[in-house]
Amino acid sequence: MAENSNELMDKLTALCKRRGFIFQSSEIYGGINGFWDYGPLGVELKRNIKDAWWTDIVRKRDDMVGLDCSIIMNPKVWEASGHVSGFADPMVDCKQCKGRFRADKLYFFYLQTPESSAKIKELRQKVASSNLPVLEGEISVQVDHIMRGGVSLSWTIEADASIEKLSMAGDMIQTIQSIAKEKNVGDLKKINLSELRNYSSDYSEITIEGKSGKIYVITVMGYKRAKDMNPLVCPKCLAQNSLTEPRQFNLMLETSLGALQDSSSKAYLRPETAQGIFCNFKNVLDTQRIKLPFGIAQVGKSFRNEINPRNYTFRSREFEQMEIEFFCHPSEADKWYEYWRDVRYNWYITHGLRSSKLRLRNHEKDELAHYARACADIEYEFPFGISELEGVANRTDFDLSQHAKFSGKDMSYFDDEAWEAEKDKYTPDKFGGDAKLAKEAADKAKNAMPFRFTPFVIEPSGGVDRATLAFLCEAYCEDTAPDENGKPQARTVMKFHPRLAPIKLAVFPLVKKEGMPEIARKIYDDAKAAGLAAFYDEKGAVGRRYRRQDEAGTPFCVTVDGQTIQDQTVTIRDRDSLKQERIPAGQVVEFVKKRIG
RNA sequence: GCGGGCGUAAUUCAGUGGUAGAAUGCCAGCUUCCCAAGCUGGACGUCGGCGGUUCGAAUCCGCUCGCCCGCUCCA
Repeated sequence: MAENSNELMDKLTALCKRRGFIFQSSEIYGGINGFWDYGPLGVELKRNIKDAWWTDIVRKRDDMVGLDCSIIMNPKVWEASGHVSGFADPMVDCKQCKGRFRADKLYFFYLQTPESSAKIKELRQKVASSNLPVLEGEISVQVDHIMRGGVSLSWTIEADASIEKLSMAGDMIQTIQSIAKEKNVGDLKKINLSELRNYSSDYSEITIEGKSGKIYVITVMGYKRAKDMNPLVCPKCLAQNSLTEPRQFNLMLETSLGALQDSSSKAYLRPETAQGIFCNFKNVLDTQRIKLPFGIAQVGKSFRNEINPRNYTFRSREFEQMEIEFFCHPSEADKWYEYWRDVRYNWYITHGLRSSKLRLRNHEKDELAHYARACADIEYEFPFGISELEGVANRTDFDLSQHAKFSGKDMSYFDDEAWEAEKDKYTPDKFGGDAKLAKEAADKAKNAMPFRFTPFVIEPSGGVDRATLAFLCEAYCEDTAPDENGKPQARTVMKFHPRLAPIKLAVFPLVKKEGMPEIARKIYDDAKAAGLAAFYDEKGAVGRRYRRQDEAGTPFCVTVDGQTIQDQTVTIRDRDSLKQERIPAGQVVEFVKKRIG
């Protein structure tokens, strides 16, 4: 599987280079890590994906509008969004094994008897006095979940203040159980680690009562707490006290504005297009006569200073996003979240990603970012692994509230219609004829739910380059087609959905004589005039020309032959089935247009 | 960021100190009435880059850049 996958990626990258889909950026200078260029075929494919998205998301709907924001924004935007402070990963290195870990995803587990080390007692006291939650009760270890969450676990058993056994996450269940047996703890109840993780960023403990009545405590500590423990164990190599202090890696790409480069000139290349949308929420609302629920769509470049770009174009430092921010009433957010998740998932299937390779993964509660109430990833099974194409999140009113707070501008929405329907409840006669009282009550009601509120946001955020790569992977196909002697020969074909294919139509004269080139040329010109991406080729054997188009993923090839001269019909060949059908030359453009959607 | 592998024509690769190679592709022409491997001819390489060793480096050494794999990472 792994070997085949690599082989497939190698073949695909070679084809992309050879046929002009994707080139390495600055190739003649040795390239640059994390940046890629799209060649003539690649740019058509990518543009078709963006156009299909824009058409389906904006043009065909009446609850969506578009936007195109600047890449560089006032740096305060990124303070409000949390990217300047939060878009950074504290990393811890192990001096022993050179392993690198995210400090905020490291957890240290200690099993202790209540009378064990003073340090833990001290910590527990601190926790008690600081009102931090102390978790007690059910314990279950869901190893799959831990691994998928990318959490590194260090399982340290501390009994009588001396280390007896260490183990990694994969062995945790067995370890806990064997230790429990050894220590005569008896049957361990289940530890629910998804619950644990909510607490373990700081400190939590679970109490287990053994058969003998002896009490054992499992302590879970995040790095911040655990760093004072002795020993502190590397989760990978289990070396003691070998971890460095955390270092910050900020993923924001910086630049500077103006001639002088000092701290006041610092600016950032946006890491997502979303913030431009939030900043323009009021502008759109005030100028478009649009009402909730509605969404704003944007396609554009974003930049992240990835520590380690990998997997061809999948994780690039410069990439393009297709983002929607859909604003709705908080009470309807759940409904719209599910709606968009399904719409976006199905969009990929409609455009040719097989559902067997596409999956929708709902995030566990503990996996959610602090601002999100729900999140689902639309994932594709790439040859190098299952990875995210698009994320759909319910971001609540977090973003608008943040910008309201940081900018001092009102970001609330007033529902005129709802108020119109309700305002009769606040007429003076409802308040014993007291107009003043009625107005006060009306003003109070008006400026609160359900009439005035900060909208919730549903964000479907997709990667254009990731989608392009997925469509490329999905399209790549090796099958067999008969040669001129009817013998099956290997054929490489890119089976793009016709709507996405870079070239829609190729036109050939069967032979380069007897007036065929002229007729073919005319069909080609008509196709170009009609806006179809078409290609004309009269050189060499027709079979070779078909095969070339197969590699480019052209869905239809029209051939002018001897019969055309008699009755003005041509053959049109289907890329996937290789079947040909005769149609009048004048209907070629219409035929293709009908099939590319 | 660590470890491993690799970098020679557009692509896939051979070439282990002595004149830069093959196949495919590409171009021109011929042939060809329908699916690449028929014929003839042709173009194409600062051997990733820089430095060192050597009479001489694609080949050995150092550094560097890039790609791939594993780990790590992916608010």
